[in-house]
Amino acid sequence: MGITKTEIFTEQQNEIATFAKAFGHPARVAILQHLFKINTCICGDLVEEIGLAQPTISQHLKELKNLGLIKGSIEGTSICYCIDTEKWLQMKKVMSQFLDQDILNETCC
Amino acid sequence: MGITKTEIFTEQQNEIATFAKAFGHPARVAILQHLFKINTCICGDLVEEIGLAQPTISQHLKELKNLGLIKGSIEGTSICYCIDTEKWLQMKKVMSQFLDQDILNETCC
DNA sequence: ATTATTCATCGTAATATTGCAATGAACTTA
DNA sequence: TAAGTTCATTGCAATATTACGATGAATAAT
Repeated sequence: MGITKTEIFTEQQNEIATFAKAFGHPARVAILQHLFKINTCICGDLVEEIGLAQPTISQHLKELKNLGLIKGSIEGTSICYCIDTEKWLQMKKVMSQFLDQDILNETCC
Repeated sequence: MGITKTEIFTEQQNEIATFAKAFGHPARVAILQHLFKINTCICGDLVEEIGLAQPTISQHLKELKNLGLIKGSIEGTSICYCIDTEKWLQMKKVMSQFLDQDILNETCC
């Protein structure tokens, strides 16, 4: 039904999925990569840099901001976005727990 | 339009997004975690273990299989799934490149 | 052969996501 | 004040995703 049954999963599983979903669109990957590269914040160049319409970029930024991965501060008429370092590290910890699971070599297939 | 403009992104960005999308649903996270835990394959216990209908689990398995993260081999009347170790390591490398970006402390906000 | 088991596939309904044009809010500059 | 800049929000159309009942295919057991 297009709706995810979050209530049947653990908090950890839902958290992993939520972070992963944020990275599940190349535009958001590109935004984050650009924020890392330019580092000292940026503003509307993302629209030019990425090539999607301004409302679309704004929407992706909103999702990342809601998750807490980026912060934005008003800078006159423009807005200055940057990675939220603390949250990023917290996210990495959560994702690592999932990605770094031990692989035993007794696979069957 | 519900459709992602993959053509305007780099191959790497699309690859990251594709892997991340696979982890963007708690059911698929749970499936992978269970496959790691049980290790030597499993079959239909996933349905019982997770609590979604059999066609739903089957659909999630298909997505993971299409991505190559899991393999399945017929075992009589049941099917034996397991992590594709090589692909999993390859995925980890791709995701690490993205997640382990250097954080400079000259953030603006 | 018939029945049971296990899993995939099909079809469908409900909801979510992606994308953009139009518009609005807030500030800057002329 | 008026016009320009920058970004958010609204509203909408198109497509994607999630979930499941019904059904089908393949093998196993009786």
